[in-house]
Amino acid sequence: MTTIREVAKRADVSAMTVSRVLNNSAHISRKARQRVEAAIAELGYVPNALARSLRFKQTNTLALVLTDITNPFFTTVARGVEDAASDAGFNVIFCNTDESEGEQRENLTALARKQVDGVLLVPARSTPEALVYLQERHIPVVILDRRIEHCSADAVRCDSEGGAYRLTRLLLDQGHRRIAILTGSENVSTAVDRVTGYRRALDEAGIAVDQSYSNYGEFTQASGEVMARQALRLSPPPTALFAANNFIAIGAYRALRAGGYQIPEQVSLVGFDDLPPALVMDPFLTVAAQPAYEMGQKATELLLARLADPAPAPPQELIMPTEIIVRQSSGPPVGHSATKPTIV
Amino acid sequence: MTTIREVAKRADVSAMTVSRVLNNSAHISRKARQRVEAAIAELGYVPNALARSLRFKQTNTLALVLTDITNPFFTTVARGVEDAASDAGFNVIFCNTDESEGEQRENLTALARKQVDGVLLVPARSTPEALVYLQERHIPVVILDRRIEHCSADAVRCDSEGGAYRLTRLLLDQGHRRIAILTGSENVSTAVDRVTGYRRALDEAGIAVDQSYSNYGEFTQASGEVMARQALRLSPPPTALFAANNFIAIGAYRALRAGGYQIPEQVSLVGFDDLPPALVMDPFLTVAAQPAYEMGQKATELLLARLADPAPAPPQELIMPTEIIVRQSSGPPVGHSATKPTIV
DNA sequence: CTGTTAGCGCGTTCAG
DNA sequence: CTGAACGCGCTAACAG
Repeated sequence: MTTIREVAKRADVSAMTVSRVLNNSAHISRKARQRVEAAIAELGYVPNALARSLRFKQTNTLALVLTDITNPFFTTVARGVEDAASDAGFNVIFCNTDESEGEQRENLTALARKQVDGVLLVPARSTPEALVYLQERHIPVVILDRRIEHCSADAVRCDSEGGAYRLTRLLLDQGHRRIAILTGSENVSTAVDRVTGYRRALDEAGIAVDQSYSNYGEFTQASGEVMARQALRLSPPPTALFAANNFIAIGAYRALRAGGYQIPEQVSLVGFDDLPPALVMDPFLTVAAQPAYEMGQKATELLLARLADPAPAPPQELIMPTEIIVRQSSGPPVGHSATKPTIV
Repeated sequence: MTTIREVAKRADVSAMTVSRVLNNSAHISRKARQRVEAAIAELGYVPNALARSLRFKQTNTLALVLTDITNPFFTTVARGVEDAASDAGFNVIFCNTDESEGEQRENLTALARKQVDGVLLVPARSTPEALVYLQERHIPVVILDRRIEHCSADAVRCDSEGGAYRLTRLLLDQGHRRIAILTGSENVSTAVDRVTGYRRALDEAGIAVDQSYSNYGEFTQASGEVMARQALRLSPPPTALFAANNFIAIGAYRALRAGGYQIPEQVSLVGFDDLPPALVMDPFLTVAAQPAYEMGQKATELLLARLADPAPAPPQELIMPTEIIVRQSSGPPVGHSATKPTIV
């Protein structure tokens, strides 16, 4: 490893002069500058950001802690984060927690040690420990995608409740009366909020909420399959399934196909989270789509703004709208013709 | 920020004692250890990894430089990388280059400054500059997915040529004689290698290679659409399209559907790269699938092994096999019944 | 078992 | 315009 002093020796100046050349600070004589630049090139010198960070207490590194980068929603969020960070000269460390509080904790301590300037956190749980941990250590954080209970922090997420409400409303307007929801863990705010929105729509429509139509599981394809099968065994069976995330939707779709159900003729299927257009051959699923890329981008911009101006300011919550995209997987139930749909 | 010295003061010992407690080095008296641990807990002390890294010249951080995390192939690779790194106590910084040499260079210099311990590189081009840059600075690197010309380095990739050969062979065995390939940029080794394999299969079958059946473009959905349209306008038109990556396959599929072609009755479509099962509702596309997760994992293990034992050793190339998965998108061309397929 | 000294690479402060 | 000294937080080496 070549250090600033070696460059200095080679250019026959002091280390300080080299430093000044590197940072364009103060005035340097033409000759000195040229010699320094030559030495840097010859030695392939690269300044050590560790030493720099140690002095300035700034690493120009952010962290993105999410549950699973493999979920295309988070992949897209990640891309938004990386682009925004990159534009500002920051790098991003990313960590998967797989919804595990243990992994989340391990990741956060490692990140704290590494002195990341800020954290974008998709909390594994809606409990506040993770957030508290970061706040106690004065590490700026933006909560992404999910809510945390009883606490205030900068946050960027979608209106899960509203999106679920509108999606349910769409089904109701098409004539469905028995709608089952397949959602994630009760510990995850998006899973819960989507049920809340779904129930509000049912309430408004004067439909008694049947608890057995609310299925809690995991945000995975396998869980979606299981929950769909369970829901279809109920009597009377639902005429529509509401999958609370993309993986669940795909699992439910598989279960429906395996069970020989026609979609949407026999059972309608709607989902939360769209799949990116580049990834899907036939857009088919009716969904509430979240602006994943923008969420990552905005969250990062918010975080960077906090770093730039650490003056205490009230926490900011950015709640982004979902977009209802109607496709072929939903339609009126057997024997019903759709009522005029509400604008969604 | 609380430092080791503050902990020391509070525990009424020296900084060194605190350090020893933290690292379980040497023997510490019960009392001292307890006081130190109490002080650490009270202060919420977190050791500064920057300072540690500055001394040890090791950051426990790797970098993953790829073209686009949004491509599910790379997403899966990334997950494999992160899992393997995480198991070994490493974090990973990820960077997108979008196939741009400029972005790639910027990323690499930033990473060099940050003293990452190693880099997993999906080179934007098959030219060696990026690799040379890293090697000159003695930064261990594993080349992922793509080849770089005229140089030797640790590498993990798939047998693109062989996979393409077998996929083409499959089409030939089904009776196709006019097969067009839609591939990426000529600067990208995987794009080229897949054409090579395709041509080898044609050669072996005694079919004259028609240059106009080889289309170079980009590894994007849009480019796939354009190339498919072009290919279908040829006369005589191909009876099968070979998409050299997943995005191209989806673009080609769209073009075929838009053009009213039946798949596979009128035109067969095969692709390179499978989509992860959790992301696809109806697996339909016949593909050469690469073990993306394992590639990321193995590459990371190889990199970590180099870090653990820096003794110079001959570069190691891990060429992983592709798996041909036959689905409904391919079949014999009109008027042909398939010949007995070769084992693939 | 514990403390002191010194230095990792860099940049600010203060003299030349 | 340039250089010397100091310290960011941590720990190896060497006392005690």
